[in-house]
Amino acid sequence: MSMPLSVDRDEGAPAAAGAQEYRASCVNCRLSSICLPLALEAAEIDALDRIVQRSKPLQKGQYLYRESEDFQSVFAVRSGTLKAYRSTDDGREQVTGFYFPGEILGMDGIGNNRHASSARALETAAVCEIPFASLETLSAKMPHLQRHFFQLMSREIAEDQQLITLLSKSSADERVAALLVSISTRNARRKLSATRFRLSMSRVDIGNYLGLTVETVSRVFGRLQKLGALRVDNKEIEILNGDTLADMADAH
Amino acid sequence: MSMPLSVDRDEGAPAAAGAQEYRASCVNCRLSSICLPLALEAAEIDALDRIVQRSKPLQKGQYLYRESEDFQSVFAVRSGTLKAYRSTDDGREQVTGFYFPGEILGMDGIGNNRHASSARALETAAVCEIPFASLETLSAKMPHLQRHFFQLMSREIAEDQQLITLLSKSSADERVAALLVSISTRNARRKLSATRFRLSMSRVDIGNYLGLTVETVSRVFGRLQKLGALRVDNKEIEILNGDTLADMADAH
DNA sequence: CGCGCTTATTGACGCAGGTCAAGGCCCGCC
DNA sequence: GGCGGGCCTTGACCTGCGTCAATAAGCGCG
Repeated sequence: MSMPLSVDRDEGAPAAAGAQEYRASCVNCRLSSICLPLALEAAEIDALDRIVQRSKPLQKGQYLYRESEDFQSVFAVRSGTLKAYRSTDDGREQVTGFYFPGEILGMDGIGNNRHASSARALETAAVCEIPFASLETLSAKMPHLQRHFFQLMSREIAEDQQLITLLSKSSADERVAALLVSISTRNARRKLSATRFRLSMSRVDIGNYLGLTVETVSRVFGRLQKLGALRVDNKEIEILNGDTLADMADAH
Repeated sequence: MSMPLSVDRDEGAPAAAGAQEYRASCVNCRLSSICLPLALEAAEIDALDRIVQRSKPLQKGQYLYRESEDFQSVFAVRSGTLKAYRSTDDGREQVTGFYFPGEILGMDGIGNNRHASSARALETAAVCEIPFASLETLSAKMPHLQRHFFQLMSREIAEDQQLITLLSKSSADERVAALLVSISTRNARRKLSATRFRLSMSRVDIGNYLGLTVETVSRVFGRLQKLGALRVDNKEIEILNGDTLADMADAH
């Protein structure tokens, strides 16, 4: 019997949203300050708004796009969480990222006009679809937007490099600590609690992302808890000692 | 006593280049078909040419840029090889990529206006410097260029994801095989031999890139040789059975 | 040509994390 | 509320690769 430590709710929707909430616009989206509109002026946001398509939410497990499908759009998360992953030739999967509200996914498909990974919802999730052709046209006209999109892609590269370093050089404990710190930081950015949250992904997904087995992830959670850095109750996480965790995360 | 299996030479320079060869232009660069000018029209290449800066070659070990320095430009390799790497807080390094002629590096610095990695020459190497501010301005005017640069960044993301998968899911043998296949493919793109080449990077760099120790890399080379897939003579590599190698590389 | 340094190979050994197996918990569904 | 299936945890064992160490091979330099 466990009290939830935190409650998940939709983000990015106007407070008074009803059944048609997904028709909302960037202008009154709570996430505009951390999402694509960041650094745009009112008139520019308007133009962006006109190309963004909102559709009804994805159910848990539903695909947003699949590897090697034609690439048409990138997507911004409005609520919920998604995972992106690629399948290796022998049928195994590698989770390449988790995406939270305000974050953009699908950019790996631009290079070859087909998606380099698949994306599916880890829980009910709403996304904004941004047709890439329109984004390109708009970018050519709006330097801020072009710049911002270059930056987003560049950051994705830098983040992937961090994951590469993690996978290549860190112990199981360090990897898990790093993921928790990352989630915590991203929560803070969205003005949510940095110390208490619910993991939307399974242990399998975590292990897959971090290059570990489920069993190891489970054991690490146990260890971190014994150290007093963490309180784990199934998917509910409470960070008790952020410093310890941060130290582990980037020792190496 | 070893006969070199292949000879390294400058690429990307006009055939009759002299001491001032680095003043050459994109127009008569041998690499234009695989480098930034790809997909540009003559007039556009001209415009690009005007913002590209060529300087004297880097010596082996010399830095092109350093992590956390101000970001100003991206770079195209004209000849030689470079490695990019980031240092972790505890002083260890992670090689994030090797860059061959015609390839672009430095894009990970765009996101935060400072380089996210360091880059240094593995041998004498010449690069073209492309000031990013100018590239942005030009991109807004030339849709082909904007598109191409988006694609280049996207491919860098996709390649990083491949490395992530490799590090997370593959054995030492598979990792080394994958690197050799990658180098072979990139050689072919540049119309060099896909089966015989000289590794410009040390075993340490290879191991670092692949998340392995030098000793393991050395042993893998031994194993692959015993399998008859490879002939290794120090840095000279001859691929004897590309299929075996390719199978290993993407089994998993 | 020989000296010293860096780089590569090879062997013996240990350990972090994978594998296999068993059991408990959570949650949706009838 | 009870049943079934997925998810999570825990334990015992095994193995691929890291670590340590010794030697050899390449290479710049005087």
